[in-house]
Amino acid sequence: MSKGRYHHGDLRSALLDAAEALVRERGTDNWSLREASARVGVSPSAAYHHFASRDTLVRALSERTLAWLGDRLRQDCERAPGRRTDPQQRLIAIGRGYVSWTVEDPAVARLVLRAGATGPDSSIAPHPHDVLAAEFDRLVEAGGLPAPARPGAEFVFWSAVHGLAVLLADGLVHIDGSRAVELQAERVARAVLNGLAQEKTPSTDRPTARSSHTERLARRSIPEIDEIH
Amino acid sequence: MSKGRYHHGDLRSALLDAAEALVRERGTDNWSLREASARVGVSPSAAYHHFASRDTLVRALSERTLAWLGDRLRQDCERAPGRRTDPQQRLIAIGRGYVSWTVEDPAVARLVLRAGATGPDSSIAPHPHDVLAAEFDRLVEAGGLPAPARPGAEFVFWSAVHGLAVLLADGLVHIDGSRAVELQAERVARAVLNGLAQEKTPSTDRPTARSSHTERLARRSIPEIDEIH
DNA sequence: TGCAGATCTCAACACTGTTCAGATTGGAGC
DNA sequence: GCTCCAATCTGAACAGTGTTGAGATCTGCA
Repeated sequence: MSKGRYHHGDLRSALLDAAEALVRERGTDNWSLREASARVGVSPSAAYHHFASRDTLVRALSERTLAWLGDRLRQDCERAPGRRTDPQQRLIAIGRGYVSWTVEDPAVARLVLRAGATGPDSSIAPHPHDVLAAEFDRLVEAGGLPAPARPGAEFVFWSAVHGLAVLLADGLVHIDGSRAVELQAERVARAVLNGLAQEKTPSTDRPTARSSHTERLARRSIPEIDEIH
Repeated sequence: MSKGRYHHGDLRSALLDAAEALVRERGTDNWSLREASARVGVSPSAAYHHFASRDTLVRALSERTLAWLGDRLRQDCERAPGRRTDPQQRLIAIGRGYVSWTVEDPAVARLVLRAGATGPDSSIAPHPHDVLAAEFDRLVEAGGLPAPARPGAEFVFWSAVHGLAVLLADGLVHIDGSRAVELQAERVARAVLNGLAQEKTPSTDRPTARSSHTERLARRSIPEIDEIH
């Protein structure tokens, strides 16, 4: 911290911390760059040496949180019951963790999940989408999902879990008690996994979805610079 | 319209129209109350005789659009193939319609789906949630879903479809072409319906979800007034 | 020690949502 | 037809916002 100093030390992450706290206190949108700067004890314009705009700050916070979430989901996997033998249990644990996070920290979750496509220079690791995809590969290997159903299956699962998460975070749906939330997440996850397992659609009729994350990896060569100064 | 007049005629819905157009032109958040007022040819403060705040305007637009959506989904049902005999096709049509709407009109869809719980005095009809619930009742009647799986099944389906919708609207996932989007919506819908149909969970372990809409109906007696003037 | 270059401050810009006293109007009752 | 009231809209103002640019201050390297 070192108060009173002209140079702050690590203003960038201090601003991210302040913004994160403000989001929790005042709500997803009800805070200002100026407030965050003031809280850190710095002038508003100082922030612009670390972020090109308020929106850039939000995206940076979003990416930081997304990496944290990826890590958390991976841990949830490893703590799942029967995690060695039953890859379905691991996926259900991911679904439960994803949804639980949004009800534990709804304001931040809204911020993150609304931020849209992740920036081209973002190196989120581990990215939640990658964690999910890896678990689906594992599921196919273990025979829990027919190989023809594998392509794009992650997006079906993700849709279902993400949907419940944002319905709860946005207050469109309400469920009392964190245990009940977990049970609903499990119900959703199980329904989708069972439904995918008995899929009959010929894979030619199947559209290809791309997450903004994998898309970024695919065209890493294109340098979209938006550096500061 | 009647330009030049001091009294506008129907300023309220004119403001809603202007706001809706601005959302589409400039994006979900990138417009101001003042712009909408100016576009209608009225002073900024005039809007405050019809809406308590900018947020109230947004919610009103959201509710208007939600009612429109409910109507559209109902129509999608009636146009579904085999709509008389196969209630599953009707539900798939709802899912397709819901998702298609968000990719056709993403900025407005974001506004609506983020607006959160609908206000206490809102009379959205037909409400999308009611349309969905009715179709699930029909599905049980026709034997497409075991009765024990019925309670809360709508929320599982809604989660899945809503999830795909917002992933696309927020740009977290990308699918090329409207036909491919429809196919993905169908895949999600089918997976959930099939998964629900073979559910084995004892219904005692099932949490009860409540939409903000049904919740409002339940406690209609409590008058939360936020009138103007 | 001196001196870039990164880092931060200060003052200002245009714009925002919101309020409130007062001008303007349409319509109900005489 | 007229009067008068309530609904409607204007104009000016307030505090607060994101953002910019010129200049002060500090750090680390020569």
